[in-house]
Amino acid sequence: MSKPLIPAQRRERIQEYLALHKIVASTDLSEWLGVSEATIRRDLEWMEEEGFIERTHGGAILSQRLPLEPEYRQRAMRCPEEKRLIGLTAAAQIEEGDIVFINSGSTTTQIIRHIRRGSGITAITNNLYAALEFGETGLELLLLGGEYQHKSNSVAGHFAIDNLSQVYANKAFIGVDGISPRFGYTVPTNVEAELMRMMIDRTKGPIYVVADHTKWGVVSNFEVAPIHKDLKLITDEGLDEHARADLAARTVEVIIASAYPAKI
Amino acid sequence: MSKPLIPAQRRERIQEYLALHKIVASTDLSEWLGVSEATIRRDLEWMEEEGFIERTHGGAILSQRLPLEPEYRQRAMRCPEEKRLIGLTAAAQIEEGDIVFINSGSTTTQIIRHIRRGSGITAITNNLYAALEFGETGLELLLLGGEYQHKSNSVAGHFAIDNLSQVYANKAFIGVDGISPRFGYTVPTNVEAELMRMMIDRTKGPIYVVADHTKWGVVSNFEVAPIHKDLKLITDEGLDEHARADLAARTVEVIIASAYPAKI
DNA sequence: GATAATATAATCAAATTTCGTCACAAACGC
DNA sequence: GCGTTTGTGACGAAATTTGATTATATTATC
Repeated sequence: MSKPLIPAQRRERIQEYLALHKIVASTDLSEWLGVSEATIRRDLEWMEEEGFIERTHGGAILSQRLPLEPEYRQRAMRCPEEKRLIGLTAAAQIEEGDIVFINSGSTTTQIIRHIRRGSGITAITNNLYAALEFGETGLELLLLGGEYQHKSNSVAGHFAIDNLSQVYANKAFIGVDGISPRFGYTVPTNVEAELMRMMIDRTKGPIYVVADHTKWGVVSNFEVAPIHKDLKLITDEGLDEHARADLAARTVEVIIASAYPAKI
Repeated sequence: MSKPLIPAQRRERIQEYLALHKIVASTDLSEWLGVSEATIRRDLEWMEEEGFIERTHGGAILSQRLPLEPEYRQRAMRCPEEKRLIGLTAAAQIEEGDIVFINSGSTTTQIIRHIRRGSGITAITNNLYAALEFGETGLELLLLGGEYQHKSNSVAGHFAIDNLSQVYANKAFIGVDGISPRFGYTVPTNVEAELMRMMIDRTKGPIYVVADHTKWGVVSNFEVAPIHKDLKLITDEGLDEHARADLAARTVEVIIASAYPAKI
């Protein structure tokens, strides 16, 4: 299905995985990445020399002392695989002719990355990664204006609200920082929350909240909306049973991003 | 469908891609950009010498240490040294507390790059490179909204016009593609011309046109404004005598960016 | 501790990628 | 205009990576 990764990409995936799980078995990596264990061993050997990891029998563990990375990179590193899958799953909901709202955040950036090119799709977003991602790909990209937010590489503010007041979409993808039964969907800044509420208001069609399972039970600073059946949730299989039951009780449609080869 | 890119554009695209993805396979780039892998390899080789990337088997990886990157892009440009000087000179006109309009283009990008950080300056621009250039630097950056223009990494269109209609600036820096005594200042697209006219209209203070000497005598597609004494010109010492005389006759203030020994 | 089970190391052939060279085309300078 | 320079693709040779196989080492179980 997917074409083989080049060695550097494979090693990067291994690092991402290790950054999250600390420890990994060679057999699992072999299965997951679709290469032989000999290759995995050579990768691990190479990475050990670089000092990133320490090898053990049957796999490797994360080297304890690793240089602390800047904040933005850290965030992008959290649940990279889950976010990638959620992005893939969300992008699959988009059809030719759609006009979609997408906000900022590492998960929604993954959506943007996976949108099929060359079909008459219009994306409206405050996420500036979109500009990097799209070439001249037959996809129309409308960027909102506003004050530049360095931490999220996005814009927000009055310009954005004003731009939004002139358009409608038929689908929306909303990335949030916290999901709580009691406090609903929350994000760290008010300008972003405002913008998201406006996106939700102006969508005539399905609205998807995207968030990996670690967001459950988290409350950030500003509420975007309560949990409600009009907001479908796309998340990963790590979401626990309590959460699923809670959402089911509120008749919220939950889409689990899987399509994942192995469990690891 | 799309015309082939010139090498510099192609490398730019590769850099943009890498800025986002960190790693890329040669085969993917070859497919994406529609050139042979041999060409991709030569691009990567070239970029490696610039120190921007590191090559690996099957592709390349973004060089981790990017702090020393200010030079990386301008090599791919025409008249890099002239543009850099013009950018430097133009940025020197900006004072604390200023609110400045800046449009898109390689020369204006150089202005953005040279603005002193940390002083209460507000930049309002449709040039998305600004977002890449500014970290959290105490400089307020207002990005205009609009349709994304890939070729110039900028936005234009109704959103931008609408955003502009709500603000004023006290200085403006306008990069153009052609200067002609007869046809005035011209640019390739109408949306950009419209936006620039609006910027000029809404500036209560000096307006600077920035353009290297090769733009003289060039006529692009859409006129922004005629040559006029209200539009000061910042250019390089390569501007020939005829041009200077012509401008002097119209009492246009011309600022020559020189102050530099090397001729490259 | 002995033995079985499993992981690692070493080696080699096959596949892939890169390198070096060439010929050709386009752009440039005069 | 013409010659030069630059960029591009193609081809074979060289180098690297990969997976399979076998031998060796480590861990687990009794």
